[in-house]
Amino acid sequence: MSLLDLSEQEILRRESLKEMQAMGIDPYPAAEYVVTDYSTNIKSEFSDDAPRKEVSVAGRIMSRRIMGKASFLELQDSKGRIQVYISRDDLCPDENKDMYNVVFKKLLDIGDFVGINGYVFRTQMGEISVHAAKMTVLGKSLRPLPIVKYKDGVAYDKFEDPELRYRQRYVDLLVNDGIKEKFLKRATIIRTLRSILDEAGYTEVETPILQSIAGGATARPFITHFNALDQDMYMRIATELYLKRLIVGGFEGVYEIGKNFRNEGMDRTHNPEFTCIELYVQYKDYNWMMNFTEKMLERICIAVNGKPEVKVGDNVISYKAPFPRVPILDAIKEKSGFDCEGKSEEEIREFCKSKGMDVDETMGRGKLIDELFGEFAEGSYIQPTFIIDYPVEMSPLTKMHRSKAGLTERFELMVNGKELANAYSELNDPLDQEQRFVDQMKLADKGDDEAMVIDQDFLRALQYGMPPTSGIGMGIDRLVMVMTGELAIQEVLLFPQMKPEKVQTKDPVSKYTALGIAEEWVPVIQKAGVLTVEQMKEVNPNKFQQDICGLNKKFNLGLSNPTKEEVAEWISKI
RNA sequence: GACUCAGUAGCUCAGCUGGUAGAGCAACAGACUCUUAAUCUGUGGGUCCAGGGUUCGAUCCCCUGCUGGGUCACCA
Repeated sequence: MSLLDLSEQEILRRESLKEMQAMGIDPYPAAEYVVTDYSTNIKSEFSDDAPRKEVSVAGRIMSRRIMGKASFLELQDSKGRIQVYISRDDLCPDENKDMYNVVFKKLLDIGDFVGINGYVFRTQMGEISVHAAKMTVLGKSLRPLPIVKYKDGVAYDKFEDPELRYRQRYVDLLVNDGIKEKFLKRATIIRTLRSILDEAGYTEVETPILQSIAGGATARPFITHFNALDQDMYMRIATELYLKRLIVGGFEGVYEIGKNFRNEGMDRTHNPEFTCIELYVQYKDYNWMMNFTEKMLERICIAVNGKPEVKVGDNVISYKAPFPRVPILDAIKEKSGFDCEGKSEEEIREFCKSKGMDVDETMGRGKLIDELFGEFAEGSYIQPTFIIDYPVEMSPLTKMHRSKAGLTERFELMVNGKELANAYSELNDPLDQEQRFVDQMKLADKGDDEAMVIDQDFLRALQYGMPPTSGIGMGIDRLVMVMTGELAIQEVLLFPQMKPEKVQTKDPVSKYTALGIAEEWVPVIQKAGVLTVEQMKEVNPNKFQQDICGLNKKFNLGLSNPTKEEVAEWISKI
């Protein structure tokens, strides 16, 4: 990288780095730096009456207030910030004041890592601080950090451009208050979930992500290629079919927490890769699963928020069990006034059309009912609600209802107007399952590109016999959203999917030297905006010559300027 | 994918009917021994997203593209 590619501030930081090295200070030392205390415990354990406490802390310099021979800096460690007081003569008790005057005041910058040895005290303004006796450079930062300041809860110069925040999450985590806490909460949610399932005696397992049949859900998969077999593979869209194979294999209960991949859109509630938990337990049914789920969510909410409620947008959501159970056809009837019970596919389609909904001939009865629910009911279930007893057409892996014809033992859990979980009494009749797959194929032939394909090995497993089983799948990212009150999935994913950053292509140096251009002029030419020799054809030779000579002068490069004739000759050779 | 809004200094943002740009913070030089959005004085810093077009002249107007936000569609 040429100096010309860097901003003024980046060049200065690199010069400071070199100067430090010239003074014998390693800006990136290898040795362990022993930390005795964190910002948080220093403040919580401080007592004005106690004897002086010596501490060793380390972190990033996040602000500096320099006043001649004394300075304050804010050090940010993994838990928070602590103020450090540096007095020149305490840091440098002998004649040589370089550590303060040169290293600290000139060569260190906001964003650099330092270790501080000293004692804890309270300043005249009342802030608990560390009085520095020794400072160790632990890491130099070469890029200036956005400076976000807070006073009385108001943020100044916020770093809030979503593109920059998501692409450079490390910066977001560093400078914005509360971001790291959000991800600590996410970790708490997953940890609590895992302990609940482990305590219940279920086994955490891992199943293939690369699959030759992407089954277990209706979604478009990502396709990838396996070179050794010269065969396309799919990224999984669900873990369901593999986990049920394990129930066939005799586990009491199995669960997997992992990523699924769906080749669909991206928006505030969808990311192409997202984390799911799926759980399958033998000898249970969907009623048991509802009871288990509502207790689990109540416990998770308390673990994260200290109480079974959380504010999401304008709503306060209560996870206090039990949650209401509403049959889907009742929900549609209540919200739309239309009773699907006993109606034919054609009658339902006509009703949808009369309401101006975008439906077509490829949609079967199940899909139409699903559309009706989405149109009229889904958004209105803010408080956790189990929507139960879905039509068989939209539930190819679900056991038929024990008493209601045409319906299945399935529930979806709605929270804040969105689906959070989906669960069934699992279909374990292998012949019925085969027929359901065949029906799905018919839907696929009709044009439904999300209908399921037949997984023969899964059918073979069912034919060996699967005990009655209840299973559930839950989106962890959405769970985190409704447990922390976030409205965008990007806010609960550390690295949400973004389009790749565009990199400008530059020609290699050799293509320029082939025209008789000296190597040291190449970065200058590229700085002038001519990134490829091809682009040089387009330029006005006189203006171009002035531009690059101007850059030579401006950046003090000390190169000998080419004449107009020489520049014209370069261009003529292209 | 459609519509819509936006892209200006490292960050947050101004910029008048079109005359090649400003502020605060950050940076640099200096003053200051308990400050805390430190303050004070001075200085430097820009491909105004990119490429075309209109014009004597474009950050500004028009077209195309790129990137992002919002809304809708798709997607349980």
